Amino acid sequence: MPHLSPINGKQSIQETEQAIEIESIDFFVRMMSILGMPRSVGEIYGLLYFSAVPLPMDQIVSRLGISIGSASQGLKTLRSLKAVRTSYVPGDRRDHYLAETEFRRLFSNFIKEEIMPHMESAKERIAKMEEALPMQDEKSAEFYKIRIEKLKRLTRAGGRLLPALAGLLKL
Amino acid sequence: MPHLSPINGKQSIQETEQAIEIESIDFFVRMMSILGMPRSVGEIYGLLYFSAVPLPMDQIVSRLGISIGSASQGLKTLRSLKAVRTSYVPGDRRDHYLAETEFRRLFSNFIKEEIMPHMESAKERIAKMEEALPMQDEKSAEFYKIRIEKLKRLTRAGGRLLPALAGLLKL
DNA sequence: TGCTTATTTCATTTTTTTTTGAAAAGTTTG
DNA sequence: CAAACTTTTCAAAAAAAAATGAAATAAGCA
Repeated sequence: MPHLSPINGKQSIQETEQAIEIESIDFFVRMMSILGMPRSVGEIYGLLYFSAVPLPMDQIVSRLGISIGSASQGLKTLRSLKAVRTSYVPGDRRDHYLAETEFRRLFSNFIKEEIMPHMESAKERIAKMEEALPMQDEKSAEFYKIRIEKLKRLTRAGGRLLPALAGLLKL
Repeated sequence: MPHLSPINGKQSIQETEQAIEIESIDFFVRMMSILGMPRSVGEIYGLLYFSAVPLPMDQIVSRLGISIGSASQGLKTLRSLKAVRTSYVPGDRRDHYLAETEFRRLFSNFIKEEIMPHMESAKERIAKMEEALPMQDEKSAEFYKIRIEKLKRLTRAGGRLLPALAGLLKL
C-alpha cells in the first residue's frame, strides 16, 4: 500500500502517471521484442509514448536506469525507423525526443527497412539454386524444379504483400 | 575446380544436389531467423525441404553436423508449427521426417501459435493502463486517454489483420 | 578559439540464447 | 521381458546478443 496516497484512497497524479509509464514500457518492450528489437529500444519508446513533453537523452537514461551508450544506440535505431524524432527546445542545447505515434507509418517503415532487404537477398539465393540446377533430364530434376518454383512464388508473394500490409492496417 | 567433374564440365548429380542443399539451408536459416527461430531449426527445415525422401533423425544429425539434442529440439519446434511431419517407413523403427511445403498453412500456423498469444497479453496490459487511469479531470488525463485509445485500435487491428493475413498469401 | 556540455563509438563485460553431451526414458523386437 | 535401438530431457558449455563505461568526437557558446 503506497504511503503517500490521499485519504480518499485514490492515487496521486504522479502515481497514476508512473503506473501507466510502467505498463507502457512493459507493453512496448514485448511488442518490440516480437519484432526482434532489443529491450532498451522498447523501453525508450515505451517511455516516450506516454510522455507529454519531449525528453532529452539524459532524462531517458536516468528514468530508465540504462547506460548512456544504450540510450544513444537505442535512439539511433528508433530514429532510423522514424519511431522518434527530435524537437527543438529553445535555450537548451540537448536534443529532445518525441515518440512518433502513427503506427501505420511506423509499421510501413519497419517492413521497408528491416524486412524487404531480406526478401531481396532471398531472391538472389534462389537464383543461385537455379544456376546450380543444370537441365540434365534426371527424374529428380523435376522435383527440384517444383520446389524452387514454390520458393519463387513465396518470395514474389512476400514482395508484393508485405509492402501493401501497412495499407491494410485500418486503425 | 572440383576434381570429379565429368569431361564435359557439367557437375555430377551429387554435386548439384549438394549445391542446392547448401543454398536451401542458407535460405531457410535466414528466413527462420527473421521469425526468431534458432539456426538449427532453419538448418533442419532447409535440409528436409529439398530432400526427395523422408529422413530419420540420425541422418539429419550427421548431414548437418549438429548434436542429437539440437536435432530433437529443432524437430519438436518444427512439429509444433506443423512444418514437418513424420512418415512411416516399413521395416524401420525410426521416425522419418518430411517437410511440409504449403507455406500458406505454415504461415497461418506461425501467426496463430507464435504471434496471437502476444496480442492477447497486450490487451491485458492495456486494460491495466485503463485501470490505473482514474477519471480525475486533469488536463493531462485527456492526453493519456488518447494514447491508450490508439493502443486499443492497434491491438484490435492486429487481432483482425494477422489471422487474415495467411488468406491474402496468394502463392 | 578554447571551454563546456552533449553525443557517439567501441572494446569489454554481462546477460541471454542456443548447442552440446550424456543420462534417463521410451520403443520395438526377438 | 530383456536387449538393442531411438528419442527426449536437461545441466553445463559455448556462442551470440545486448549493455556498459570510458575515451573520442562533435556541437554550442562565450
